[in-house]
Amino acid sequence: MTPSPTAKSPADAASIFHRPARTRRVDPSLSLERITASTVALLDREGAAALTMRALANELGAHASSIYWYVDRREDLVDLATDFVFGPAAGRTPKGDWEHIIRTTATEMYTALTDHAWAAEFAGQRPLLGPNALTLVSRIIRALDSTGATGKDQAIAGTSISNLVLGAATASAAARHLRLDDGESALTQHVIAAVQQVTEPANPVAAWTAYFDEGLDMLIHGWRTRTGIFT
Amino acid sequence: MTPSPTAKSPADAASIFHRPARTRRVDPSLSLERITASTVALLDREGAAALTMRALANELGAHASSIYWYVDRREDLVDLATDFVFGPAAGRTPKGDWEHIIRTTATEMYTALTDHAWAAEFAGQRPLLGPNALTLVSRIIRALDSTGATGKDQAIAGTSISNLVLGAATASAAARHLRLDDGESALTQHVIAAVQQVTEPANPVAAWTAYFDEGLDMLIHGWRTRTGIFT
DNA sequence: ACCTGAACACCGTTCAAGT
DNA sequence: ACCTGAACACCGTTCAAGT
Repeated sequence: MTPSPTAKSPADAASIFHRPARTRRVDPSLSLERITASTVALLDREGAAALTMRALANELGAHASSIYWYVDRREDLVDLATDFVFGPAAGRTPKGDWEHIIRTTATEMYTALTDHAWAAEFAGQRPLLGPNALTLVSRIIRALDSTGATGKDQAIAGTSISNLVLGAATASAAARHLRLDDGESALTQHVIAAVQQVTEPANPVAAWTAYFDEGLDMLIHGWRTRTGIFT
Repeated sequence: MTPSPTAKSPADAASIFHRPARTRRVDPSLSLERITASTVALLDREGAAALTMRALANELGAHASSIYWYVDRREDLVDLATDFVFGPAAGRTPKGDWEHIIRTTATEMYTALTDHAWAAEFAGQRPLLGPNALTLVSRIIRALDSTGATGKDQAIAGTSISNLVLGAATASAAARHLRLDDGESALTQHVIAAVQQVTEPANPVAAWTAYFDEGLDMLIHGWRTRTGIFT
């Protein structure tokens, strides 16, 4: 295991986005792009637990060991697939005032993570550090910067918004995992009773989704109060 | 198959004094409590990936298959261990006004999840629905209820606070996973540069932790504005 | 350069059998 | 009731060998 010549610390090799790309040949049957697309397809179709090297190889019409010519480990596949789902949002460029840009971008991130629940499932194991994720995060930071807030206040808002997105998506993914979105199940009823939220809403998963916007709202309002920015 | 020294001949069964003792074990060597404690110890010591049935069995001085008499599957161990770390917080009863109760409880949940990073790692796969977790969540809901806010506003605040806790803990766990807390690594530097946060803070992981309180602050301020509650 | 096939050292889980 | 031991059907990853 020889570290790349540019690696300054052992941590550098831990992310595929920071390892040098391999040189390509003319007619390889596999490619990082094909592998990424198949990984996403497999995850979307069968969920996080179904991502095995052998299942992916089968999807690609290749042998499991062939995949290792393109990636170093299974985790790389997760990183590639996760960043892939942020692609469409990263490709768009929202116009408007800073608040609109923040709302739009945060919501797009949240939507990507809930449309592909496996991505939220992996979020505790793999940070969202792919190029598309970084594009979205820095878009939010730039919007915050345009308000004239201090660097510290920008950092506070940026991390809090990012944490809210991640937490909402994570909770939604976990709930789906237990089929908590089945409002009729005894487990769901038990949870509802336990938190004494019997009347409203009837379905906690629906609530988590519905209330993401409201949570973002509260966060932005609180930040305005804190910074005194009411543009 | 060597006969043990206590092996009985057929004649022994003729006398009650020589029949084997009652089958119910007075002192079973395993128990859910022991299994839970060992699971937590193993996870704390070696991390989420180290939790295998065989490793746990080794920790317990038993065979892996024995664990299945107490739990149905490996996921049950994760659920038990995760709820266990909420035990101390659930055992305490914070006194004070609603805001203090909410701050204390949310912070205790966040601390439990970051002190045991594996718990945050699993949060996307297993919802936090153990008795201790539900105790803490309903404590927050009750505090919100005491403000006289509508059921909907309570639900919004409750889910948003819970989402912030979960997201902050998840981001922290994922960052640790990539050793992003090594502020010197090129990966960390690259991320900092990418989000154009070069000056402050120097270390994003430290920031996530430090800014949890501030995020909670913003959320509560925003909720006050929304509901008009300024008690 | 790319890909295969076999092999290694693991997994979670089941189940007949023992006590 | 509780625990063992062996077995099954998998895993991720490595590596010599092929093209």
